[in-house]
Amino acid sequence: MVATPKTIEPLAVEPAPTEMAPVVDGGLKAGPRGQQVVEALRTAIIAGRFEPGERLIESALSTELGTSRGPVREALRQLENEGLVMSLPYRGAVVLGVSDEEVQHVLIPIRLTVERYSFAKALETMTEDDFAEIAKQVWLMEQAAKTGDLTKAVEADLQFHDIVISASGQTHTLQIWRSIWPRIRAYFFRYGRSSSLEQMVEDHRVLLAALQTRDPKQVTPLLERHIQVATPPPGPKKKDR
Amino acid sequence: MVATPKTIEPLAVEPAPTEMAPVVDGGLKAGPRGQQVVEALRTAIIAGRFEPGERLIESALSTELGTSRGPVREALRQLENEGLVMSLPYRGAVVLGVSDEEVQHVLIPIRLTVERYSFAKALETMTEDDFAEIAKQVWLMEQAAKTGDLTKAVEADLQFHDIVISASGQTHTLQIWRSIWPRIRAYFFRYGRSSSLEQMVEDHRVLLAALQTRDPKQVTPLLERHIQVATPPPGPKKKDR
DNA sequence: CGAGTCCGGATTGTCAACCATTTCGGGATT
DNA sequence: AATCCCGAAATGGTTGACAATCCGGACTCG
Repeated sequence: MVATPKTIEPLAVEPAPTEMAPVVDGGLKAGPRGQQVVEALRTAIIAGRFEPGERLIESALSTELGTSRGPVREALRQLENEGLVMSLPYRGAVVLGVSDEEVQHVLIPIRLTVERYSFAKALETMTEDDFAEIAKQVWLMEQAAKTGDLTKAVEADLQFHDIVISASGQTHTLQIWRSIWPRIRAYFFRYGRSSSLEQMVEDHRVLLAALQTRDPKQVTPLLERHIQVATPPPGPKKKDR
Repeated sequence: MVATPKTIEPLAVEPAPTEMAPVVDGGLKAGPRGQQVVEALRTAIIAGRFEPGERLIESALSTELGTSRGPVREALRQLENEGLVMSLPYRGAVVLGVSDEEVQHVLIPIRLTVERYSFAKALETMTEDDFAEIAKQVWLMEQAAKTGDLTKAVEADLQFHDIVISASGQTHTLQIWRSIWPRIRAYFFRYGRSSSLEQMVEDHRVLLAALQTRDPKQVTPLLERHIQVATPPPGPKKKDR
């Protein structure tokens, strides 16, 4: 086993003094150190910079990221909740994989349940501002698609759904969605995408239009189709650890 | 506002030196301090010793439980993942409630998805030891029912399902189930039970028998019925915070 | 030669004390 | 009455040190 010199970016330190406080910011880069650690690790895992089964050592990560062990521990707990990592007492954390089976039989169905309910619920409460915010994400997604920037497109995808589900105002539903999504994302990043970026943009454009009609009969079928396309025929059997 | 002298038990300290190491223990009371804190708080919240909306202060809890803030912080993160608590940056953690709506439209359906898959999957892999362990839980449940000990009965209920789902060997499925269950349990503890303890015992006895046939056609319908009875007509609308 | 035992390094879990950062409520000011 | 400001309360983060545990390898003993 060769020592793999995994280098995670050491976390920006500069306070960016000329930055004004964003009122309705997209919500990036902000918050306590711990959150930044979470994002750094999540990105690294989803991008495949850690193999499933690989151990994550607190001290190593903390020195690498330039923080103390505290934030790293919290981040690992968070990632555990997002299903990207599993940790056992005194044994530490290992990166998890996702199997075809669980994606198809559990994760996707749960996503369906969550989003079907949230979208229907959100129809009653969404404001024009919400629609605007969503439109912004669709636009960002278009731009990303044009330049073939998969990461940016997926980020906009995430925001699109997050906004709607947040608008539904259902605490647990939102929390569950946020714990499900990273696994699905990791799965597709690892084992190939299903449809094209163009299709993805089109899906969301249509979905936004449907939302604006505030008619569940319009929205639900589109939503279901959109989510289900993410179910390719069972490729190579990939295991968890 | 009167200072509420909430007293959580200060966590047992004695190492119990005469205790022999259990080979196939039920797995209770063990593990790091943090886990004990989790259980103490989870029990307290589910038992209703904290009202939804109530704040949980790290320093207060740590002195009350006789540990430092570290384990308490970890415990709060864990409870957040179990949906019993929500915390915002620099604002701390507040106890969450569960609405009828989310239970019926989201939590129960997810539980159905998870357990239907797990049980079917477990049929292929369960050993005689597994069945024995389940039978033990059924027996414990019977005893608890006889003495009207609701807490013990629910604990056995939990173990029953946990064993089967563990046996299915699906990492994410198990993890999701463990994050869903506490909310459902809290909901029923707060807003009344549905069926009797006797019914509950009978359900599980029948379920065990079905499992032993290893026939999905037998198990699935029983399981679905068992889970769905947990859906009473929408009682008083209870909100989250 | 294989099984059990022991040991020490590596890593996680916990503690304590301390400071930085942020929130929030209330009072003083205008 | 609205605003600004301040300080208390709490959380977030740091450091350094230990304790508890796991794991792999060397060692012993049948």
